[in-house]
Amino acid sequence: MSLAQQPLLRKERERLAKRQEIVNAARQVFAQKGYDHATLDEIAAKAEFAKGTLYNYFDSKETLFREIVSAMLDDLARIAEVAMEGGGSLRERFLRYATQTMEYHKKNEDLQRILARELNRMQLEVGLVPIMQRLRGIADILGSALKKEINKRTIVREEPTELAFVFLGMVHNRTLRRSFEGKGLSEFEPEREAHFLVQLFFQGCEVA
Amino acid sequence: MSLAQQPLLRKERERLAKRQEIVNAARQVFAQKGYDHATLDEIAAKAEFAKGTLYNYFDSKETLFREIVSAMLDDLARIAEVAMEGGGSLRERFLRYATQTMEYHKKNEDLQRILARELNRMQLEVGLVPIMQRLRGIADILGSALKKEINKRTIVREEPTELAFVFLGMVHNRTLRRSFEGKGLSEFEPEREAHFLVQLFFQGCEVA
Amino acid sequence: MSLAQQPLLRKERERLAKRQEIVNAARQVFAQKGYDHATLDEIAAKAEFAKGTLYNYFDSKETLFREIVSAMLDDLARIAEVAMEGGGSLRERFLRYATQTMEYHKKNEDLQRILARELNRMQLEVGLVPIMQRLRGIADILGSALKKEINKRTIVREEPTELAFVFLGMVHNRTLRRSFEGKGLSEFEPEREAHFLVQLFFQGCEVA
Amino acid sequence: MSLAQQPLLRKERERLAKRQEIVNAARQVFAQKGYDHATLDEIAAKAEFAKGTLYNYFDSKETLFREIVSAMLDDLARIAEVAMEGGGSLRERFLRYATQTMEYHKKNEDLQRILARELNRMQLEVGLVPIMQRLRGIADILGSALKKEINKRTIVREEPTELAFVFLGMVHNRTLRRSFEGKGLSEFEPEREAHFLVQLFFQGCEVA
DNA sequence: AATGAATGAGTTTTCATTCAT
DNA sequence: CATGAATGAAAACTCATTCAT
Repeated sequence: MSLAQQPLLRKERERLAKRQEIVNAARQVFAQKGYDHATLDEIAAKAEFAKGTLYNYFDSKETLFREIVSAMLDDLARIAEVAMEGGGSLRERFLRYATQTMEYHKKNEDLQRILARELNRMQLEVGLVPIMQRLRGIADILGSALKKEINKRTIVREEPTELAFVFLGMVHNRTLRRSFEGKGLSEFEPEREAHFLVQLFFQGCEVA
Repeated sequence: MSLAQQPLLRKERERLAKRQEIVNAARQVFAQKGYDHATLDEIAAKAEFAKGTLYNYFDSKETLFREIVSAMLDDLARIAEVAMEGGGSLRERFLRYATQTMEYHKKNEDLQRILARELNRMQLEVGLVPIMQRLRGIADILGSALKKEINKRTIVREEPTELAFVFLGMVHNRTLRRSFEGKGLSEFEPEREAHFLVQLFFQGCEVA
Repeated sequence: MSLAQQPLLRKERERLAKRQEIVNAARQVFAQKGYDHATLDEIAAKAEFAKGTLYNYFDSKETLFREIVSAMLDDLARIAEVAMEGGGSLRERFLRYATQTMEYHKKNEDLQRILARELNRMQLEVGLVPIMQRLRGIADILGSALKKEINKRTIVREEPTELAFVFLGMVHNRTLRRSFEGKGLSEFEPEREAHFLVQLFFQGCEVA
Repeated sequence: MSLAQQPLLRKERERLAKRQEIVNAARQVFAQKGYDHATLDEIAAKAEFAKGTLYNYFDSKETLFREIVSAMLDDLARIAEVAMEGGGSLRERFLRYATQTMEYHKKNEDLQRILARELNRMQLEVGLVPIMQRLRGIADILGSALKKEINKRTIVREEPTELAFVFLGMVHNRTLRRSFEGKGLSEFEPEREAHFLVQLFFQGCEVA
């Protein structure tokens, strides 16, 4: 790395750090107030910038919001990919997926609330793809793992993605409800919960 | 019924009919735009009344919204009660519940979208009770039916309401996703879907 | 009086009685809320008529208000006239005027507040004459009584109406302040107060 | 003063100047139309700002109004204090008070009209204290000066604040009426008027 | 880059007045 | 005459976005 590049890199790094400050502030505010009631004033105050400064980093409130949601969806897709790619039985892989997804929600309770609140805006294109389609992408990842078992006739003959959506829904519901019940997720035990859901789901799917 | 009463009754009926016009218009707009982006202008236009007229029937946008959500929650609770009270095996009763709930969502696609969108406003008190608590009430109805089986050790020992929430979530997710995928529910087959979910859920819950 | 006229007269009397009901209700509401915040809804409710019915008796809110203010100004002018026309010394006549004016305010505390509140609308023409000019008419009545004494050089050479306005102002201020201090006028003693003001005014006006 | 501070001070000064522009515009509009009929549209237009800009300086119409009334009451109280604190006989001090108060009203004709119009809103708390109580504060200042003379038995034994209110009322009435008669105060002569009122009041109060 | 003042379109709500029954 | 539903013109307030400094 040349010395001449260093200052540029530092500047670049600083810029990115500031950008991230804004994103973090926005996440909190969006999670707490929802998209519509979140104000740039509040986000700017929390990020300790002037309101106008936000526009040096983001084109609009919408852009800022999409970036946050998009990053979350990327994370969730990655979790699914990694869990499915790893070794082990199908149950083990789904257990990993469920555990890690719920851990992610526990660690990022605000993000989870954003997604829930903005089912609201589900038609909204995030990046270029509608949120729902992004979720379908995740379901597909789980689905293609299921497909092999379906073909082996060990689990019910259902369209794999549909089946995956059932599981995905169970996982998300589980944390979501806790969050909305107002108690927070501090005592939520992802691993225990994951076991329960995996057991129920796979026993339920077994061919009788 | 005396002749003298007739006009009063007619007036009363007409008033209620108009009120319902407004509610119907509002349901559509709330479902399409969400609470915050729904404007009274649009609701009034759709109901074919002047904006001010809405205020002869409802105190505020909030009131109108709450009435809609509250009525839906009443309906959903009623469906659960009736399904559980009727005779038949536990599976049969859950089948009825699932079928009828999904039929309700199919018939009232807009209402379902409102509930989903306004998980957003879940903390909001509707009537006097937070939405989440109303949902818990429904889960309790299903839960107390499950309790007996749990006691008989034929299904897994889990807290009954928690278990019921799993089922409730499966049912709602099922229609919700279809609705958000944009294809509409016209080809959705509640009975078939209900069978699938009941089978999966109960087989999943069986004590191994 | 012919028999044929009787029913008409009864109808007429009933109509006037209803009209008066409205006026009375309006007085209370205007006094309590002020012109702008008084609503026809509230007036109608207090008068136990439907809102639309008010328009069978008055052309507009404004008309109704003017009638009330105008009647009050008529009363106040009458009090001044009668007090000045009666016999006795100038002091005695002014004492009567002050006593009766303050008694009127005590009896009609709401009216007094209306006048005070709607100094606000003083430019407003009531009937055809601006309120301020009506008050000047009252001052003139007092003034022409003062004029004779001024000519006799027993009291200061000032323009009589101006001098009268000083007294008129003293009298109105006296009750007005009590009313706005929120204690009500129930313990207000017009006669005692009148003596005090008359003494101060006339001693103050004496030629040194 | 450091050079670095200069820009800050200039900004600050400009901000205050703009704020004052708004206050001045509001004073005129409130005086002309009264609180309720004054619109922010009109105030903004007169101040040559957009409507929204007002909200960068004031929280609400109410706040703006209160600031104006409160400042006026501060001024009036200050005038009373200064007049009473200065040397000279009691008459001389009251002469100063009356002259300066009437000069203030002459210079700020709009303010005086606001106070009069909004006797209307007298119950309203301005700052933290009801208007009426603020006026009583002024009367108290005059009253404590009167108290000494009352104790010396040179003027009538009346409660000093009550007596002061009589004088205060005479002074305000004097300018107020002129203003409402529509001729304006351009030819009003505070000093001459003050002499007249002081002479009348003190001669009237002398112990016979 | 950072600032924060200025903007103005958009929204809910109120209420005098009208009018069909 | 009595009713009360319908109307629509205001009006206060919010806030994303722009832009001069």
